[in-house]
Amino acid sequence: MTSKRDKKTGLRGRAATVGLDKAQIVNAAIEQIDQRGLAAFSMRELARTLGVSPAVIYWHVGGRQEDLFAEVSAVITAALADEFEPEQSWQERLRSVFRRYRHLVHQHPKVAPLLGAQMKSNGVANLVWVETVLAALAEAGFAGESLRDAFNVLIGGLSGFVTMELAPPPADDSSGWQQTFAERVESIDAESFPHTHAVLPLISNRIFVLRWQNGADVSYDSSFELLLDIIIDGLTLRAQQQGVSRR
Amino acid sequence: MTSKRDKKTGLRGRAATVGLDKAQIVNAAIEQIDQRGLAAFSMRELARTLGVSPAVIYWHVGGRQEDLFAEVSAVITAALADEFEPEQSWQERLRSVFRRYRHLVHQHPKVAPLLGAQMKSNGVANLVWVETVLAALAEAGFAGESLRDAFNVLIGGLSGFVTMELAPPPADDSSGWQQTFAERVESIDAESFPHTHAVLPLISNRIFVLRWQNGADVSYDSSFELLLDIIIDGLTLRAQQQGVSRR
DNA sequence: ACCTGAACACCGTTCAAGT
DNA sequence: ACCTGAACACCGTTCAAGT
Repeated sequence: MTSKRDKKTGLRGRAATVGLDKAQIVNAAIEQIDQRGLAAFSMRELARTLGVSPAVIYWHVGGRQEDLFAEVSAVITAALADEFEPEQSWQERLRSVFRRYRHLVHQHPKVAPLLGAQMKSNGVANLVWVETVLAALAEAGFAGESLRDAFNVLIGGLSGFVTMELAPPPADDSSGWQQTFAERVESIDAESFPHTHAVLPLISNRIFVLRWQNGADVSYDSSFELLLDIIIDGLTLRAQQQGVSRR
Repeated sequence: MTSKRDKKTGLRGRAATVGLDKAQIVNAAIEQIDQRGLAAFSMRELARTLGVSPAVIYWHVGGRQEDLFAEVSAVITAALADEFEPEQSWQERLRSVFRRYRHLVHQHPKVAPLLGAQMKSNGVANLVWVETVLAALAEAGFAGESLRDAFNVLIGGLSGFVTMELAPPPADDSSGWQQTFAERVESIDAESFPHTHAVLPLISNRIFVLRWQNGADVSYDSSFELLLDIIIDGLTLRAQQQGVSRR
């Protein structure tokens, strides 16, 4: 039965009945990370769910796990290349593109560490994205070293925020870290840490260091919007100063 | 010979001659990460360099690798608890504490992903740090939800920046990714990406997405300082507005 | 209390061989 | 061209047993 020829490909045997390609592998990998998290991801497990020998992943995708992760990042950030309405000001275009970035990562929160904490993934070089940001900044009047700094402020500050926001909790919390930590936060000493204690009900599990759930469970929308406002306003101010100080 | 009693501890046998404790294990782990990187870190390798059975690490440090990583993070960020000169304004105190944070992480750049992309590590809860930031923001006039957002803007934006800055390059770059990527950046098409191409010499390897080395090799000092300026200025402005709009 | 040794259930990656 | 199966050299974690 495996010796019959496949009508589409003309191949014989197992090779014909599998017909896997890179896109399917990458999509299956995303699904697996979405479900079990990055720490639990495994090449062998992926091969198992695809019903295939582990070696085929290496054949299709390249020699290392990092290659697969780079593909995963590329697929998830691909929509950053979508068009913008051209009548928007440079400020509005920047706002849109970084809101869009955050939205995309939020659809796959467990992939966030790949984008934020691995160079081969965050440098997967969505050139359209880079061009969009650089064009907006050039229009604002940035050039030379100040353009470089402005770009890094945007990516470092805003993508960095999203990375922190979605930092994953312990993989298998059988030891009850979340519960233990929650209790520890609730019982912070009023005399040693008066300001912290005073605002405990408002900040508990809702600020970055004293929390046991991440941005997938607790909203950081208003904090992100504030950072976005502050950065865009700050760049607007400095773009003007810069325009004045040059010739 | 192993049956002689140890004079200090009174223990007999191997137990007496080893005398390991948690601090030594954590320090050895930091050293190992500093040298080989986080991706190459291994509990068994750590046990090997300590000349000890793998099980002793679990005995001293807790049941999981994440527990050890949390200890590593705690040791590295411990100096955030150092005192400040009290005559500084809230702005200067915030500047100092985040410059200090960045400085500490830069001394162990390969540990950065632990602080930025793992909740159990970044939430190791240096309470003195949190208190310092909250006290400064309270003095500025922030309260309630705006206090929460201001705190998250600072940690998310600035610690997030440091995480992105120090995102590690591929572990074992035997396939020459760095070289390949560098060439790809150099040959970016002028017609498709005019703004990017125009500033290539200034941005190549020096902005976040189009780079093949991280902040341990290439300085992002001026970009970080700009972000710090923008955030502090933005918070100063909003603290005033907030003071006006309430009662 | 502190440590060893062995065991269990996995990994990532490579490679010859098959169709 | 695409896939299998087996092999190599590792892992993290647990547990009974030793001193």
